[in-house]
Amino acid sequence: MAMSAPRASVFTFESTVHSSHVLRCLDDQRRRDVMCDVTVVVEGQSFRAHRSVLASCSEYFTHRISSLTQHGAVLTLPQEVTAAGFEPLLKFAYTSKLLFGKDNVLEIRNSSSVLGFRDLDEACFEFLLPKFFSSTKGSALCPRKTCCKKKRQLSKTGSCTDSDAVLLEEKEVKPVDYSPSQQEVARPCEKSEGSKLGSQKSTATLAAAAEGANDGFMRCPKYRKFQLACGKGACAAEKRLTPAIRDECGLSCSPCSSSANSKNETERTNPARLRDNGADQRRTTEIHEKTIDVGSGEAEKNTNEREGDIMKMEEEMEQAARVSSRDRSSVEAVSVGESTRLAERSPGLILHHCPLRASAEAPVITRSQGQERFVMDLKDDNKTRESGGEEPVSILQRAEEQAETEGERGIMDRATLPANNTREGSPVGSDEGSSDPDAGRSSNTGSGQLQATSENWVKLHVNLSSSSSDCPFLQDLDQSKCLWKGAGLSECASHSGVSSLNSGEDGDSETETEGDSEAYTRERARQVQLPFSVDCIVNLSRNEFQQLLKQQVFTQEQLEFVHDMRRRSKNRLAAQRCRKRKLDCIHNLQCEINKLKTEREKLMVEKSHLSQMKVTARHSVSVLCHRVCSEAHLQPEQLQVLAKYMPPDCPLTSLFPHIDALLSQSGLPLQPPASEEDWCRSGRDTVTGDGTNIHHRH
DNA sequence: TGAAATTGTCATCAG
DNA sequence: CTCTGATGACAATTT
Repeated sequence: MAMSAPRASVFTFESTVHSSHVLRCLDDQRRRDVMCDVTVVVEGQSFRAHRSVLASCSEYFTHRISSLTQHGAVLTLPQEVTAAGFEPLLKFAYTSKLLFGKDNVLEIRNSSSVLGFRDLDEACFEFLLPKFFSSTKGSALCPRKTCCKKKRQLSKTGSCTDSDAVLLEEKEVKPVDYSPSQQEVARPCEKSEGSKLGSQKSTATLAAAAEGANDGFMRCPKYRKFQLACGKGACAAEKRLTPAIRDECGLSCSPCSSSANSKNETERTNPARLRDNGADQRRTTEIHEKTIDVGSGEAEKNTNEREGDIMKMEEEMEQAARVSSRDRSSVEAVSVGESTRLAERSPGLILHHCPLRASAEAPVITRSQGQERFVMDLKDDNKTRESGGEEPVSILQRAEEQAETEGERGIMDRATLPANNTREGSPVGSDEGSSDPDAGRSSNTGSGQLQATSENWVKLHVNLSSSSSDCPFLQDLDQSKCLWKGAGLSECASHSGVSSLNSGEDGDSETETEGDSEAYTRERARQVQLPFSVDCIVNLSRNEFQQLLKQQVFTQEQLEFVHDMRRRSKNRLAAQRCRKRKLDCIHNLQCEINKLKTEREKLMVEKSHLSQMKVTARHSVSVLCHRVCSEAHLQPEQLQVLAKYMPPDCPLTSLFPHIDALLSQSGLPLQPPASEEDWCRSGRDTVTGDGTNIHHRH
């Protein structure tokens, strides 16, 4: 076994935590006022920060700060920016997290628009605000959807009032003019959607403002596929959301609904995965409580509302438990502790639903230090895992775990992708678009991940199987009744884009955007109800896959589908790798070209320098020759020899214009000047000590 | 509206 | 012979 010749390889290590670590450090520095080099004054209130951070997040700061030179500069923000609006933005700049409540979201949004906070306007507010506020209108309302509406040029002044109407009007504050792009801040266009109810219903409810928005939405060239699919009866919202949303809309979010309905703020649900098919199911709701002034008038004003929200939240949680208990074998009743209530009462909640290890204890509510972080562990039974042990299960589990890992990574990746990556996500979710309630979807298990891929900021992962009626983010899902009945499809099917292939109709796909083969695949996928997900199939090794095939009884159709799907999935990944390699290769070649160009520049400079020296040297030689010729009274023979060693660019004739005549009188021919090469060689000879010629001349 | 970019799929080849 | 990965080519879609 001959070893191949050693090759120099270049490896790249990319840390996934580095950036967050850096950001955390910066935030820490900011809070300790370490290395802060700018003071931002808002409404008389001062905020210390780092210029680079601010400039990295905001167009406004980019332009303002670039003109600041002195250290410790003070920046006074325009009056449109309020302290209440700016502070969360500042924190967002340092943490990537925006905490807001219904009472201050518009202020924040205003400030964000004025300051040109990247990623927020379009990514967050346009997506979130309509949902956020529409939820207060009652869950019966068809949720509205936002869409890029750059074409709309609405008036942009003042701050929005806290009313839905205003929201719908989408008043926008034009960023201070420094960035043309920002002046075209995309604004949400309201797209009513409610599954099959379609736009009619919503438009009726939402009034003219929404209608205009609808137009904008439908005109939006982007995500046309989604829109088309919407027309087929699916909720457009999901269309726009990432696959993850659509993929798992079978669930709903309970707690988040209450948080949204109440003055609570954002919800963010971590990707939690609920396993079907006996896989263990874990649910956790983390509630980040924000310190609030409950005694404020605002708080009191909303007391009733919150109470209702809390009640609803509890109901929904219990419902979630019930749902999951239906799905799985047994689930303990979920009780919400008083501390949780406290947390829930707080406005500005951030709800995380994240997977937790299944716990045997009753729901646990923990409180972590510092951040008033409540964790409710909604325990699910873990029967299957405990009883698991059969080979097929282990294979599937392994595959699903892998799929989960990759799926989650993929989800996160997608979440950070720019809007143009909807396509990648599209396969995942998909289905909501379908008006066909039978469009097979797994997941009464209720694992849901709501994501706004197109808005790379918003990442909502919902994993509770409760009603989503009050969740501003999941209303659409709920209303579209995206209860995937994917006959026994395992949950991991809902974790990756690929999985959607066998989950029936893909949201995207229904838009007929895919080719016939894809339609065929979908059709097949619906027909072929596999007991496991596509991810499982794709992620299994060859042996495991074959083992699985042996252990399970498949129809011919299923077998064909499985093989076909595995082949295409793998090929798709291979194509992606291949393209990436190509790009890397191109990049490397470009680097190489740049390197060579630099090298060439260096050589050119050196050449120029040498040429200069050469000219100088020749000049010196010519001067010397001239002196010798004029003072030594050389004989014609000597002149002839000398001519031979004169440089080509300085022939002897240039020193002795009459040398021709002189030599011809002596009957001697004029030796032509040596070629440059010869001359150089002769020069070297001379230098090396061959001075005979010189002596001879003398 | 057309060009460019992106992505999935198929066919083919090599290991 | 089968499976898998790589890759060119093509088509559909998005930007």
